[in-house]
Amino acid sequence: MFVKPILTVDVVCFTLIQGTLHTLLMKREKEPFNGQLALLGGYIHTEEDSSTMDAAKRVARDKLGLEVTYAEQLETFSGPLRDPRGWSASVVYIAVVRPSMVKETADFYPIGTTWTKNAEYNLAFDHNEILFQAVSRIRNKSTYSSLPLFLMDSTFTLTELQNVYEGMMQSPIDKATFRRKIIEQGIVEPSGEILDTKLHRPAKLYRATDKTIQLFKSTI
Amino acid sequence: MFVKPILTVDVVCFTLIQGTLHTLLMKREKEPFNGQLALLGGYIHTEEDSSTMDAAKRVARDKLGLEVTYAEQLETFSGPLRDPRGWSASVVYIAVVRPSMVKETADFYPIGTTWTKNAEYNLAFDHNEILFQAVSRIRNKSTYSSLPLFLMDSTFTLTELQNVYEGMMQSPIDKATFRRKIIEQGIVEPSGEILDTKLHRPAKLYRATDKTIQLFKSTI
DNA sequence: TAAATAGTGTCTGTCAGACACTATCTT
DNA sequence: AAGATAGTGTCTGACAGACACTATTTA
Repeated sequence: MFVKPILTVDVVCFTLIQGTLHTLLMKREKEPFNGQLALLGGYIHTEEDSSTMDAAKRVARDKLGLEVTYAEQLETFSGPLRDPRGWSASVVYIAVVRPSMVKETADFYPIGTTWTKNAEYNLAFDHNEILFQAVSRIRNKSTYSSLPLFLMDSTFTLTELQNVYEGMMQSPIDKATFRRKIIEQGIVEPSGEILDTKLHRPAKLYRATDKTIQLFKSTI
Repeated sequence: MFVKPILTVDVVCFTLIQGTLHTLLMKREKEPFNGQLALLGGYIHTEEDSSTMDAAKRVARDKLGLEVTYAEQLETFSGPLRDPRGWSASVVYIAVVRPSMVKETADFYPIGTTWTKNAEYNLAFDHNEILFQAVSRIRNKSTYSSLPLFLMDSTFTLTELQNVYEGMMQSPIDKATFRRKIIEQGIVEPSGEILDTKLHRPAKLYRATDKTIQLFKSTI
């Protein structure tokens, strides 16, 4: 029989703060890389986790006290050198949490517009590379993917939704085009309510359709 | 400390036989699932593999005697039930081998046009699900992705290349559109040679460009 | 009416697919 | 010339982005 590699999960946890993409980083409190910033991570608990996705959500819940609203597998990173403790593999998940649920923003670090492979933060393990890939994936998602929906509260105006898309993609979107695409894709529907700011013309409120919620459920 | 999960790699190995997509399946010769068909798989060898990609290529080489020409990570499948031996995770790779290198076609099984989730072959473990995902991925790759190039010999005519694309995608492509797209994407270039069948107008031979070969190298 | 944001109608450049056309070879 | 495949020119419908327009509210 062979030496079993170490298997962990890491979570790249994104949210939007003041319209800017932020990611969660924790200062490590033990070796290796003690004191250095790192992604959220942990071991699989074989007695309680029914999948690596499950483990990732548990890790986020335990260390952060937050339910993630969406998670998807990014990729599995592996090799003999990435962890000094030995040959390891880490299944990495991209997760998003609603800005409105984040109470403590101290551990969220901004992802600049000019994000490059050259590490902005000097992260432990191979987490610079992982974060780079995660940001690329999230930015390159098709312009009108439903991912940004998981950053919204239960109802929202189309203008609010557009702002979130623009925050994620880091590029302005034409209002008319945005609305046409979002509506025709059927990922949102009017809730029937109206948001009246008493300042100008009130906006219709929308919510994610069942179709989109299914996508969410399937990631649980 | 926790019980370490089992970590394996599985390889979904595709090739084209008579214009039809085929995948490699092996009859298992030990428990669990003795005698049943399964994907190619194996354990990580921590002394010799420098990544799970490496392990996947080694597995293909050892069990098949074939160098794969391209491999990419599909996804990691995990859970307590998928392997009766215990909580396991498998990093799954999609690989392709050149048809011209396959001597023994007996272990390659056709992927029908009407491929659905309903298992055509009754595979061991969760390999039905894995194969389904792999076929979906390969079929849904953008129509003009460079993946089919890795099924070609070193030089080829554009008509041959188009046939391979059509075999993978299972749908006819317009000749003029195909040529324009392929050329403008810069993934192939004329080799300068000519293929003369002595039957009709000879065709120019092409080869993959450096750009594409880099993509291949980066997967090693 | 002015200010502000919500929401829409329409033009245009781009591009993939359709398809007919030309080109070059053998017999 | 006929037959066969290689390779190209051109039209068109769909559609994303640009942008100006209308709509609805408060003050």
